[in-house]
Amino acid sequence: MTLESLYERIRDSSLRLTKGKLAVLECLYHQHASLTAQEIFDRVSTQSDLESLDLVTVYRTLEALTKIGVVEQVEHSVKGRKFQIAGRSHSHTVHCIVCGVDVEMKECLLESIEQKIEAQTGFRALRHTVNFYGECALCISSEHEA
Amino acid sequence: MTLESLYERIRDSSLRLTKGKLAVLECLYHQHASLTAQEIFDRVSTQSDLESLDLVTVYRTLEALTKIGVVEQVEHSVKGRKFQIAGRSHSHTVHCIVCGVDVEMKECLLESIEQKIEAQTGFRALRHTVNFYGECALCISSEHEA
DNA sequence: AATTTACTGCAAACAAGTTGCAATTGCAAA
DNA sequence: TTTGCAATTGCAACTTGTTTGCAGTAAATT
Repeated sequence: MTLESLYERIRDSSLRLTKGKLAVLECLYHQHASLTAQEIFDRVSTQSDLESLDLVTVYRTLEALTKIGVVEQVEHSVKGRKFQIAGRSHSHTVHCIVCGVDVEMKECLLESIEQKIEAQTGFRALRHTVNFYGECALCISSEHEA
Repeated sequence: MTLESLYERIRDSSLRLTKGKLAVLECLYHQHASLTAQEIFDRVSTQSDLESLDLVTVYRTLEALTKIGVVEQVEHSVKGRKFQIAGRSHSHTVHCIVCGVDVEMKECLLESIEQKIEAQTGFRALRHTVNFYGECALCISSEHEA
């Protein structure tokens, strides 16, 4: 999926391809993990040539892009609502409740489960957000030291 | 797991078995689904003989009970943070983004996945919160009508 | 270039959850 | 059973994340 193809989809909608949208979209595109609105705001504010972009505008942009399916939202159990480019193959992270690290898994492990759910419930177009958390290997070993 | 055994665990901790804790605990115990702090507050306010209990107290009670492992928290992608008695066998719900219904699955489908994650990452004591959402059978069929 | 309509920043409102503090109350030891 | 202390409570104020109203600005379409 190219950045250009995303611009295309915006032009095809009733939305306008403004500097703000370009900055947010580019930020998300080059970031492979998901980001909070605040994180996007921070990155755009410092790294972009754009002089300034209100946090409110970031929220409204993300909402608009979500509505046309270019962006999707996931809930992180600790960091709250996060945003990412929609439809990219995704994996999941495991969060350490001791040190706070997020460890990425190689692949999404839930697709087979979604198929089960569709079969059992008649739901369609299933999506999911998952949070795994526990104690990471490092924290476990340093517990033994102490 | 009896309500009495939960009282026991509170007495064994440094916590006190106050009217507030009793009301919150009883509310969660008899409710098999998870509840938001506000929902617990509402139920306790109307259904309990307790004259009043501040919402802040509900939050603090839930925090304390979570700390000793009697209560656990899950994130609902739409309804936010929810609380439930910890350690009960749990299942998951699927949320319809059209009509808002939550359909309960018969069992938790993620235990095998947690084992995979532990093997791959060295994490221990894994827990998870999951949100599945899509369009329920009813909403799909009414779309065809319209 | 003119027109239309989306977009923007700003200030203010809002909701969920947290904190400080003084008053209260379990509960355990005397 | 009374006493003392730490846990608990209610209240008000605060923080953080997010939304809304509004008036001015700027894309896209003609």
